[in-house]
Amino acid sequence: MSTAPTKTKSRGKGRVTLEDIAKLLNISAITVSRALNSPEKVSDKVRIKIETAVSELGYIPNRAAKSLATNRTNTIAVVIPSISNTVFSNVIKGIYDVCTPADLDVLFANTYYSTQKEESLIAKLLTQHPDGIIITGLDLSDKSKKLLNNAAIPIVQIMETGYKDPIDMNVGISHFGAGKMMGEYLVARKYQHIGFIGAQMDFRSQRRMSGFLTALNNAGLEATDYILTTKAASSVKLGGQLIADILTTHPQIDAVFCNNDDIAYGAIYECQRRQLQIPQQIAIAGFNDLDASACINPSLTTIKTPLYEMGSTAAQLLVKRIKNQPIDNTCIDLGVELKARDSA
Amino acid sequence: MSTAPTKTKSRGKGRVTLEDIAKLLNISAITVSRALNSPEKVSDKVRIKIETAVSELGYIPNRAAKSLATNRTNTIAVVIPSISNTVFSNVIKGIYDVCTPADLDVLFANTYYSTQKEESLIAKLLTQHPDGIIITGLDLSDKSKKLLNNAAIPIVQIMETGYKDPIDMNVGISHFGAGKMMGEYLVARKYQHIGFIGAQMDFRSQRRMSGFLTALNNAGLEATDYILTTKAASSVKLGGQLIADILTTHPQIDAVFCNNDDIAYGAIYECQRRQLQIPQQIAIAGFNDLDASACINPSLTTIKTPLYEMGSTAAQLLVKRIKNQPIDNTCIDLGVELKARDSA
DNA sequence: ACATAAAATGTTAGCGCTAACATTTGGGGT
DNA sequence: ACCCCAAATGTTAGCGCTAACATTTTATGT
Repeated sequence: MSTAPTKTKSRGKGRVTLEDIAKLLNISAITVSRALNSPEKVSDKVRIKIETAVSELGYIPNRAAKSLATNRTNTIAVVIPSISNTVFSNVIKGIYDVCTPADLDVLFANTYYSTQKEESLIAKLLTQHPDGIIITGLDLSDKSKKLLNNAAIPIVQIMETGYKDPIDMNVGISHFGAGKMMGEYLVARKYQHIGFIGAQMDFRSQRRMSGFLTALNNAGLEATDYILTTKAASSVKLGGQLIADILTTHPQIDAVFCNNDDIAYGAIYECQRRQLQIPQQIAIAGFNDLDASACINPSLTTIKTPLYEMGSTAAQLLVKRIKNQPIDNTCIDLGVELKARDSA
Repeated sequence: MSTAPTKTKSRGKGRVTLEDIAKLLNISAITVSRALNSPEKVSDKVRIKIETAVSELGYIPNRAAKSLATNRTNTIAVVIPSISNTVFSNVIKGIYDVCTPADLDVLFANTYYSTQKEESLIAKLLTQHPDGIIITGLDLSDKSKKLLNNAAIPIVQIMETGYKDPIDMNVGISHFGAGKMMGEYLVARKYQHIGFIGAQMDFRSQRRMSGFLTALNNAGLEATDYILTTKAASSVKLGGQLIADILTTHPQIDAVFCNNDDIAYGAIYECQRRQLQIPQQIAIAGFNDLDASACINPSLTTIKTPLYEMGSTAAQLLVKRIKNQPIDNTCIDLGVELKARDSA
């Protein structure tokens, strides 16, 4: 009845194994393994025979078996709040671009901005015994920290730095500093009623706001009235709603710092609809300097964050540690840059 | 000298194993395994002892060993052109939201829109022996197809459908149909000189253009003069450049279909800078209906594509096949919707 | 031709887990 | 007290690969 090849092996889907190749060529499995993993240790004659057989039989190595035997997985885990956020797509690209040539697989997990999910996710990720882990933020629960410490693998915490000591390594920027920078810029521009709108108010957004308010306070401005934030997910649409709301309650506002560029785009569009001149009647500033920020009208004054570099630098640190190479600095602040454009 | 716990085992990082827990409690490893994987098979008394020990010792199961023993990985692989593209972030979210509750890990690979990379990536992914695979597009090289067929796992091809037969399952939309739909809409609106600009002209973009041109031809319009495309990566900035270029060479153009919303945003911004009234002097249309498209001024006429649904539906098909559940339709067209807004 | 090192290949065992079967234990029912 | 069956637990072996050591083959110098 069946046309499927009947194997004598009790379990297994009948995939081609090293053993199969070895038997076919009348050599031992370890020679086949060596031909594939360290070809210089095998004579050319045998190596070529093996390579031919491998390609003819369509042999595909089994990573699980390799991992079990070597106690290495060639995988790193990445824990981020949201994969569908443009900010993190850039970070991820940086991670990929470093890991791919280093032959490291990347496993992602989304926390959806939930500390609780973070714990279970970390536990689940560790199940894969990754060779290293990249995790967003410095605020980890004690349980998460314990899990990570027990894993005894290199860890890089990314996105922010300076706020508290990392578990292991750290690559990021100072969000407090970045917020303060923008606050000081708007103060220097003589705006009188400076507001703040923000969505997805995670720890880093809160610190940006905190730095921002510090700058206003230092300048003797009372800013606490002009704050409107939500924990809801950030979007362009929400930016429009937030600015609409804050302008309704506080029409005197003449400048707004948006906690990210998406919110700022929405704010700009809404102001346009209300025929408000930017920046003459109201100034708008953003955060991150996404691709579109230089193109929108008016071009957006924002803070450029090294998203791609945070990912690539973190991945480089991991690769070095995995390869036991020396690392001179395990705590890296990549800095930010204020892009003064037309909107503020 | 050393404070590290010296294990008798020759290899291994000294992680806690099932065996360790079993020895501690004077029971067998398989009972511990059962307590964790099918608790109903173990008496409450023993189960509770095990659970306590597991949590105290910080035991984390080893997936590699489990995979090797069960010949299942609980992992699916996803092959997409680019992870940093907003379009795919939405698709990915759909995949995640289905796979996470089904306890399936997701492994990503980027082809960067290169067929050649696709082949090596597929080979590398199969190394992990995923339980299923989601792959972008219907155009796969013979080598890729052979690899996938040999793997003997469920496969879902996503993003497009109808163009050619899938290897296994298929979830997507008709890009030709979507392009034609937009062409017919602009024709019905009596535009006379209708152009097309596009970046990242992959297979699907080409088919959108093809459908679009078919609609124009059917209406007796000559469109081939008003086409400007590039293989360069799509971006808002590039949208501005493309429309600038095509308006320089063909100032008579009165409507432009952009191959995606990013390009359309850039085109809108550039037209604003040139003081061109949209849609009075020039109409702009996009593709995908990203979040911002309803907010931008003027709001963008575009084609809404079921990005999230393509991801979630594909993942659902995979989950069903992995669990051997019946599937009624293995080839699903999710359809598109033309969002007529102010820009065209 | 022969000793000797180096290169190539092989043997054995075990990584941590679970499938399949084997055995023991614990409740009823009479 | 006895049997019977089901529930609970254990034993054995093997998934596919590679580390570590063992052995064979080949090249090199004299």
